[in-house]
Amino acid sequence: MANTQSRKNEKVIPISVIKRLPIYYRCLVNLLNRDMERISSRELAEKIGVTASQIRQDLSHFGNFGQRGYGYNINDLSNAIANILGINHNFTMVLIGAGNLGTAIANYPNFKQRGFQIKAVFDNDISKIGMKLSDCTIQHINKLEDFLQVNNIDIGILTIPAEETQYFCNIFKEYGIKGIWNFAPVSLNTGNQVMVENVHISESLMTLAYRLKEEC
Amino acid sequence: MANTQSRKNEKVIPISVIKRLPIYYRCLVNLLNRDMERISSRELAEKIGVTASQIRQDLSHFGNFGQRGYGYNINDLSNAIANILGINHNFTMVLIGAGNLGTAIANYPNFKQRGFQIKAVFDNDISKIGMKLSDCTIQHINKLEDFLQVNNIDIGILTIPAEETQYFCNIFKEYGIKGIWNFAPVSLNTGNQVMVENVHISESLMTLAYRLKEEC
DNA sequence: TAGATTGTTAATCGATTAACAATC
DNA sequence: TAGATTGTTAATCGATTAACAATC
Repeated sequence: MANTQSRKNEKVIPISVIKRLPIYYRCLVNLLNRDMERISSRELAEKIGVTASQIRQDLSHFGNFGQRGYGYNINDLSNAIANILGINHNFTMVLIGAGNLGTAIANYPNFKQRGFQIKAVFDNDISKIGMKLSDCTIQHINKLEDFLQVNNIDIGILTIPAEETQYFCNIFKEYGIKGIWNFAPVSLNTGNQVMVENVHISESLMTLAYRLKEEC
Repeated sequence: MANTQSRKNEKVIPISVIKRLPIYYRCLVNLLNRDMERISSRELAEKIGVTASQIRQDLSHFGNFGQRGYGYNINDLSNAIANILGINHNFTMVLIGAGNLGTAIANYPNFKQRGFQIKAVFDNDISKIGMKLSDCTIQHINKLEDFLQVNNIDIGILTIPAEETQYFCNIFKEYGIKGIWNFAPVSLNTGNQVMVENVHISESLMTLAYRLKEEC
């Protein structure tokens, strides 16, 4: 009973909490870049637009990172959150679809430095084969299975049309890929063996449209 | 009191409900394309991965779209949801940033046919000025204010580096733009006069990383 | 009519906020 | 020490699920 409060072991963390951690993290990194050292939950909450209570409650799921009367050391807290999230953990990825969206993702500057490495890029467009994208040479999609056979890949990124996603989803599952980062507007059926994280751009626009409808 | 149940007037609709409507809509359009006519809340729920209760509860915020003993007419319901969301309402948009992400968005096939029209594209890269993107000729960013002065624009799309977003956010506000669709990893400060819808790609990847950490 | 399925109310569950003792 | 701020518990709020009368 003594120090129960410092270990929330076993308890499943709500996904709503997890989704706020990257927001805290981004803000803390910003502050760090401006050479700030400490921040209270109240100040951080104000910057982000949540309540101080929520920040303290969220962090308490993982441990005690603050100091009463002082607040949080920004460097320590950002490192702690990075560890919780698995940033710097080194994930290997393959990208399927070297279109504009795939290119944008492959060139996103922060991913590589945070341990997300794209190991190979595939496309079905013959005219793109052999071209460079980020550090990779674009390969024909029919080389994918050979590649997965001999390389240990954690995450598959899908930036292809909706119709083709389920096919690659199945291949990913077959070769033991653990997570799919899906940009196509479909609900993938993975049988829960593979984690799917969706970025549904068009759903986001529709949500905005709803909120604007009265005014436009 | 008589027919109160058919009008949930005045009551604010939770955003969690709104965010599910595009998912229902996409599924219904798929079914429609496969020439299906009717569906029950139970069947729809199964396809999407929610409870039938939730679908009925969600829809009840907006009216009675089903028929007891029958279910929902797919065509009617998808049209109803489109109306609720404001799809086909015709929104005018400007795109700031003609990089890979901006290009991907401008070329997204479904937006135009659903009433989201990009009226102009701006970039600060001289080498891109004059090139075509979708239906637009890319203009230099210093033409933006003149353009907004004489054109009625509903939505500003930001696909530019984080540092520059607040500047354009302010310009948008000044010229009466109602909504910002922001792809940069920042929290924009709009003073709540302008609706902001964020697509935070890197936060999505971090959330996936967390869920994979134990397994990888 | 009998069976099916809605729309809605009530019950449950979970997430957020408030409050405060602990303590730096 | 006195002031500040955490970590945590309890209270509130909101969202989801279950249940069922209404009715097609």
